[in-house]
Amino acid sequence: MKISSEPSVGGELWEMLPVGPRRALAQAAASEFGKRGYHATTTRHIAEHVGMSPAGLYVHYASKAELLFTISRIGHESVLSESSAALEGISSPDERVHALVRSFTIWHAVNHNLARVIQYELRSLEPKHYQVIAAIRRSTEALAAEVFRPLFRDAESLSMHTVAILSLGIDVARWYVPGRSPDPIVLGEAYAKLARNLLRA
Amino acid sequence: MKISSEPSVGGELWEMLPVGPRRALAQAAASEFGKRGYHATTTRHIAEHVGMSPAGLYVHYASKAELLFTISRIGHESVLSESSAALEGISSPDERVHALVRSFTIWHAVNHNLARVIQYELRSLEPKHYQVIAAIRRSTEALAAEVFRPLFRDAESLSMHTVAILSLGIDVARWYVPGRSPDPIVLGEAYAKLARNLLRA
DNA sequence: GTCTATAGGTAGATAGAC
DNA sequence: GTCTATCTACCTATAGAC
Repeated sequence: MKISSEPSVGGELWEMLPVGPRRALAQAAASEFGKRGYHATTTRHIAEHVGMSPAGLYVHYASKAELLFTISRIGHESVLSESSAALEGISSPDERVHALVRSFTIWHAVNHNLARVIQYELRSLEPKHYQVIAAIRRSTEALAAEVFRPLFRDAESLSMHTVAILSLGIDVARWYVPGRSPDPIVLGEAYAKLARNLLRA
Repeated sequence: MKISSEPSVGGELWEMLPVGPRRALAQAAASEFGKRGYHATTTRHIAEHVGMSPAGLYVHYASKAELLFTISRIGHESVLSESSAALEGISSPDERVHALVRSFTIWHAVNHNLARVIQYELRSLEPKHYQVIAAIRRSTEALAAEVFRPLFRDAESLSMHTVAILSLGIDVARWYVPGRSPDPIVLGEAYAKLARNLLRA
C-alpha cells in the first residue's frame, strides 16, 4: 500500500527508471528484498507494497529474477559512480582515501536496504545476470585498489588492506538501523578517519 | 600474546551433538545453508548431502527451522567460548585486543560457511529461537566491549570502534574462499595487528 | 530408523475479461 | 495496464510399510 522511498545522498539513484510503476516496483523490491531476503520475499509482497495485484507486476518485469537483476545493477552502478565522483579533483593520496571511504560508507548507510541486496544476494542472481554484476564489482574494486596503491609497496599488503577497509563500509549494510545508528555523514567521516589510521602503519 | 600452537580451530564445534545422523545432518545443514542461504535450501538438499531420503530428516529434527536454530546456537556458543578461551591468562589491554581479534577472525575464516549462517540468517530464525540467539550475541558483544573499554574514554567512541573491529571479522564470512583466501592463522594475525593500529589513535 | 508415497500449502507466472 | 482466477511446480511435513 505505502510506497517507501530509499533516499540517496546523490538523489539520482532511481532516475534511470521512468517515473511510474516500473520505478515504484524497483524501489519496493529493494525495500522488501533488503528486509526479508530475496527468497523469503514473494512477488505478492512487492505488488502489495505498491498497491498492485500480484499479476500487475509482470506487465513491467518479466520475472522476479529480472527485478533482482535490475535493482542490483542500479545499486552497483550507483556505488561506482558515487565513489568516482567523490574522488574528482582530489590528488593527495591521503585525501583520496578519506574521500573514498567516506563516500562508500555513507552510501551503505543511506541505502542500507539496497546495500544488503547488492552485497548479500549475489548468489541469488541468475548466472547470466551475475556476469554483468561481477563486471561492475571488478571496476569498483579496481578503483579502490588504485586509491590505496600509493600507500603500499607490495601487492599482498595492498590487497589485504583494501579488503579490510571495504569490509568496514560493506558491513554497515548488515547492522545499520536508521534512528538507532549514527547519522550517515557522521559515520562516514568517522570511518574515513579510522581508515587513515589503519593505513598509517 | 597467544601461543600459536594451541588453537583448536573448530575441532570441537559439533561435539555437543552425538556422533551419528543428528550431527551429520547439522553439519550438512550448515554447509548447505551457508552456500545457498536458508530459504534457497530445501530439506531434500540436506537429506541428499548425508545420503538420506527427504523423510529421514524428520526422525532427528522436528523441522527445517529447528535445524537452523540448532546450528545457529552451536555456532554462536562456539564463537563465545573460543573468544573467552583466547583471553584466558592475558591481562595486558593491548594483548587482549590482539588475542580477541585474532581468535574472532580465525573462527570466521575456518568456519566461513557456518559463520554466514549465524551472521546473515538471523532474520530467518523463528521469533522464539531468535530470543535465545540474541542473548548469546549480547554476551559476545559485552565480552568484546569489555576488552576494548580500557582503551577509550567515552562510551560513544568505544561503541563505534567495537562495531568497526567486529565488522572486520564478521565480513570475512562473506568473502572468504578456501584456497583462494589467506590462511586463517595468517589472516587472524594480520587483522589483529590491523585492529591495534586502528585503536592506537 | 529408514524408506516410498503423498497430503497440504504456497509460490511464480499466465489467461482472459474489462 | 490492471484486475480476478487459476495453472503448474515444488516445498515442508506426514502416513504407513518394512
